[in-house]
Amino acid sequence: MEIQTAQEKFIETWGNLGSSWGINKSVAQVQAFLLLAPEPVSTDDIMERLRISRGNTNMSLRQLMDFGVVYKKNIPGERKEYFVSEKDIWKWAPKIMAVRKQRELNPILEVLTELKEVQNTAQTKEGAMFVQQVKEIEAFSSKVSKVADKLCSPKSEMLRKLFKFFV
Amino acid sequence: MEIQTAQEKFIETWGNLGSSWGINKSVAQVQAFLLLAPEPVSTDDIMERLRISRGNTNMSLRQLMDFGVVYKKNIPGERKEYFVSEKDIWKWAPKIMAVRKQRELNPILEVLTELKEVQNTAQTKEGAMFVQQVKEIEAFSSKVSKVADKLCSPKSEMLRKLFKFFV
DNA sequence: ATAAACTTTCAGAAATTATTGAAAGTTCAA
DNA sequence: TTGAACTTTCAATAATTTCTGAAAGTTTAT
Repeated sequence: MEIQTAQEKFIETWGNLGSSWGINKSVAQVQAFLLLAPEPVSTDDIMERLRISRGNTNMSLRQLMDFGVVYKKNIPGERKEYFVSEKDIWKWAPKIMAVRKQRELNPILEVLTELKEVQNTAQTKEGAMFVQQVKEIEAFSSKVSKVADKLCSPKSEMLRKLFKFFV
Repeated sequence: MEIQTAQEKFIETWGNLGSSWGINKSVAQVQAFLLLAPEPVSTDDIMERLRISRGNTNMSLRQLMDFGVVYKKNIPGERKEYFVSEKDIWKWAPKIMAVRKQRELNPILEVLTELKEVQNTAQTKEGAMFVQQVKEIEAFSSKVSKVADKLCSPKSEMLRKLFKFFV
């Protein structure tokens, strides 16, 4: 297989993976392209290669910078902005997880904590089940949250330890 | 807070969590409703409570049964079908993860394995970066895959061990 | 065999999400 | 201060996903 073809297959596959786990397809594809780029890349390079608009490219790059996995890179003498991605998966994967966890799991944990205070004053079966389920789910989610924080914390060796321990 | 209100808040919150991590909102809400239900529940009960159509209800229940977290429950003397959910989060959470991992991560792993075979015959920088990145991502993903399999395998105590170990 | 009770399907409608591209904004050299 | 080069925004449009509801299918009692 040609490198060119292989790159395209990789980029497409990465886009699909993103889609099914809640990352916008273009965002995932831009990251894939940057991962494979040996040199800093401009907005126009991305537009051309992925055939997406300037707006979409800009938004995708911004999201990746928000995740902290892509940086601006100035090239001396060039007016244009260039971008590079963090290339070490041990660094970028935890960063993406950490941001998503904070954005999408933490708010739910807050609600659960609030709902845990609800009392079954009327002594109904519904009330009993509610109290039990919320307690159970809150406890479980808190543990997941704590594990995620440890695994995703910067320069933590926890991820490597996890792999050593479980594989 | 009234139990009724609290239930609604829980159901809504659960729907939102689902949405942001790739589970259809209705599916997540149906599960939430079933989790809180002390008795088996009919399609009509779900339609009424969540204000969704028969078709949507049926499809959501099917997905939950595919995940293996909801079962049909016959009530003697009743013609209608009733449904109950697995109530133990230590059982249902790993089941959902296992199915999703198989559906959405395994195919990507296959592609990565295939792309790992690509050679940098032209000796370009692009080729070198491609080979390096694919190798790195494949290795990382394989580990994630193996950890996920252990954590999600039925009646495995790995999840509890993980929590003990890391929290 | 019939019909009532119930479940499933699926084409179209609705809602949501992603994308475009042109206009507005910014920066900088001259 | 001007305008060329570049970036960002955002209203409109497109694409995708979800949802509806009526029709078709199935099961069961008589």
